[in-house]
Amino acid sequence: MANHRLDALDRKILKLISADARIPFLEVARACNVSGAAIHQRIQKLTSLGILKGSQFIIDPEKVGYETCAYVGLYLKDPSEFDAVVEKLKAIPEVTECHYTTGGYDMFIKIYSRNNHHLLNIIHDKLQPLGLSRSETIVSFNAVIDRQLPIFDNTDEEEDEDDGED
Amino acid sequence: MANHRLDALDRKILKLISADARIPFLEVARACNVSGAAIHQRIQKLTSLGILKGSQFIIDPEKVGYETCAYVGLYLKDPSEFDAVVEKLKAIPEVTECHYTTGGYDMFIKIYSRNNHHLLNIIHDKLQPLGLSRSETIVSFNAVIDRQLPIFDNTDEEEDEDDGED
DNA sequence: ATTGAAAATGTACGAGA
DNA sequence: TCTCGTACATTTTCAAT
Repeated sequence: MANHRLDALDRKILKLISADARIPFLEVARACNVSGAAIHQRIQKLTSLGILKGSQFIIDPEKVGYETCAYVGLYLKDPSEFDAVVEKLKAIPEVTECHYTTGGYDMFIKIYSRNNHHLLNIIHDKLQPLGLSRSETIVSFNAVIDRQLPIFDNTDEEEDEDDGED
Repeated sequence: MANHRLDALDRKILKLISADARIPFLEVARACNVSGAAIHQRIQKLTSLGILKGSQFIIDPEKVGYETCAYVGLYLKDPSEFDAVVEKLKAIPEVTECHYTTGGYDMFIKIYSRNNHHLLNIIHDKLQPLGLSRSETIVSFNAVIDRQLPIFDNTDEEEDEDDGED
């Protein structure tokens, strides 16, 4: 249910356009030895299947004034308030991710802030009022890897690498 | 040093193209009431300044067979091996982020895996051999927010909101 | 930043395997 | 059903202003 059959052409297309959304489809076509129309239709198909969810230019957060990146694990006073808290988190633009987790935290979020001071303000002024019993902050001093999940040559059929074995 | 002055046009362009990398520049131009060439030049400028770092199509990880997302905090046996470990992490495609942190962990990484079982394999077979003394895994059951940092109307000049104050 | 024009691309349509 | 080839509208890109 989660994954669809992707053939070699699909994967090659995904690999190319996931690395550069502005690449001309005709260039993709030449790299794949098919016509431009074929690429066009494949991309439409991949989009309608929900595999492709749009595109975006990547903006360097530091260059637009966001020098601090942090992950914050949240413990809710009332975990049943989860959905309401998520809605409030959506209204905080600095929160770019929110994960529902178990084990460690009730929820786990990613925050970009201008600096450490700004981060503290966000936590105190915007996060705490949501009904936190506690929070743990992990500040990233440097993102040494930040990339997209690569497209492999086998996406759902074989698991004959050591990765998927028992 | 980290941020450059962005005027209203820059920010409007960034806002539009960060939401859709395939948007025609002429459409951006019409939305901004300037010529297409102006957009073209601005985007070149933003790219050469390093503010724009390319573009990408967004692929739904679940739809290509990656149903588990986890964050793992790593403790290195020998923290001075940091750089070498990062290089080895780069060779693990499932690792999409790596942060240098202090306080909690030596480093903090994001992993996509096919399922929980695959995640354990990655941790045991690929991460442990890097020289970990310990690791803590946070599994995300659901990413309820996942978005890009928005472009605000003031990126570096004013801090007159409550966010950046003392 | 604008204009204008040439080159390249995006997209639709019909045909064929 | 999928791909291709063509045709036309649009966009990209670059000059000079």
